[in-house]
Amino acid sequence: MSTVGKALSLLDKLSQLNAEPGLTDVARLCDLDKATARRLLVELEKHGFVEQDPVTRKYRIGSAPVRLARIREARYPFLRIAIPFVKDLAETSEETVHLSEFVGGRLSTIHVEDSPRAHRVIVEIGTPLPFHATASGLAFLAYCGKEQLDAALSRPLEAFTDHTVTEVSAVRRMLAETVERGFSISDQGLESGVVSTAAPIRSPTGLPIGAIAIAAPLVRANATTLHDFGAIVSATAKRISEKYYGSERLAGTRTQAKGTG
Amino acid sequence: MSTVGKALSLLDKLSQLNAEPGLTDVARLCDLDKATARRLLVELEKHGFVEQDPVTRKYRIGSAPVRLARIREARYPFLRIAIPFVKDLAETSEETVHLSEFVGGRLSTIHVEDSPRAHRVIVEIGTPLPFHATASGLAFLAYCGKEQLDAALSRPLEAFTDHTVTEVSAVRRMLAETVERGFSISDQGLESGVVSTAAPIRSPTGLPIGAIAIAAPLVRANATTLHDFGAIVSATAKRISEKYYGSERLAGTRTQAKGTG
DNA sequence: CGCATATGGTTCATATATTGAACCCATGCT
DNA sequence: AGCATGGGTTCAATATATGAACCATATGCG
Repeated sequence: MSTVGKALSLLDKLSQLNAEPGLTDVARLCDLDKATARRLLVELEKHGFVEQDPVTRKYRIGSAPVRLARIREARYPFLRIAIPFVKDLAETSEETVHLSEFVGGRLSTIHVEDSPRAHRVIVEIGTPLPFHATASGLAFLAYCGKEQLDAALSRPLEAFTDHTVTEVSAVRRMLAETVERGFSISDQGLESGVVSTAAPIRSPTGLPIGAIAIAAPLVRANATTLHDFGAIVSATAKRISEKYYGSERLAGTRTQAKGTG
Repeated sequence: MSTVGKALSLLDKLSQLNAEPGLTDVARLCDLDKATARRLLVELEKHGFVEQDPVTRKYRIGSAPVRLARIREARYPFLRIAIPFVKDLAETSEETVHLSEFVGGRLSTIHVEDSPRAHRVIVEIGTPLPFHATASGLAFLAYCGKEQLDAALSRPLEAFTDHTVTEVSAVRRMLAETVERGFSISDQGLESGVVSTAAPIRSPTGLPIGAIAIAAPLVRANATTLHDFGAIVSATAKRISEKYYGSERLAGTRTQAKGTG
């Protein structure tokens, strides 16, 4: 793998941790030599992509991505456009709603609106969503290109619960159903006691760029409500896509506007 | 320079452009061979850090930083904490207020709240702030370590306007004044007709991590208002710092909480 | 139309940056 | 003291990155 690939994977790994790792941890997790890990970390730190805690010497994500993200969002305001819809959906469904985006070959949660109820599903920002075991993943796969699909189904499908569907043929059947219905269903595929419905957010080319999902505790998810959820999640996904791609893009010919500080 | 350094610099360059560059542009801007630029771009794209427009073949910042930024902000919510203060300041001052962060050796604008007035200063997110020519930069330099200071003053100081102070000794005097006052002033250092005051946002170690600044049109900035602005910007900076560093940090020992999709 | 120019993209021998085993140095534990 | 663990460094060996030259396509122009 190229060196920058290693560096970016390191960053990715770092983002998936819920505790700050030390040098040795990083090296182990990324399967790198300590010296290599260090050089990458130092280089990433130089540019603000990682930060080393001066006292604990642990490493964490730096603030450079925040800067880049703001620029990206200023030009391609996916979150800004999508979040109001996610909020609406959370209010009307009274369940946890989350938004994911396909980035670097994986589907990751980028926003969550919690259910107002006490008994609710918790999703954390940054959570990677396995394709075969989540409604979001299925919604994505159902509409993505052959290449992505094969990549997702070629490696062994992990069983996260007793209900996880791990047979490729069964997953393919679920994808066909998803296309038919317009939304996907995951019955406790990732977490026991949690049922979700999701729909893909698609670009004008038809290819999905992410998904929006409603996750409800099993006890509140009978067939009727599930299909109601499916219908609104699918409608919402469509509206997000329309607004995002319909919105006038500032890109290209913008006039220079310098400020001062 | 290391390969990852080049890749990250490329990303940085990309973030500073206001139009999407093609392969040749990227190579030229980053002073790289076309082949090298391409390999870096491909690698960055693989990980979602850049995106290539499928029709124009131009390159732009991808969505990976958005994901990382969300994670970073969930743990170290600098923007979430600071933005309300910035808004307040913009309302009370009735001038444009902007927030910058020191990242990768540069001070960059990460948030802006516009003045409600018709005649106002425009600052764009992502704008890099030259240290010697902006109030934010001076505020930062006045409190940063010797190393950073020397780095900033060692290279030739560009004159952006007729008023830009480009003599190192004069800049040092301004820094001394800044420390004395508790806030910095830039009189048309970057843009003619614009005067700014700024104060550093400092970590508990005393070192600045960024700055907050008020930028006003010259006509509205007499000595009195300027000093009033300086006082409130300095007080605000202090409060942001207290809230940011005082706020309980979730980092370290968080319990795993998986969701579903 | 045909030529010239520009841009996106690729190849492969060469040069250079990356690698990792072994190392040092603290700190903390027994 | 002795040992273990973790952060960080060194330098010869080697894998990786580089760039001049290349191809292909597209756009402009007389």
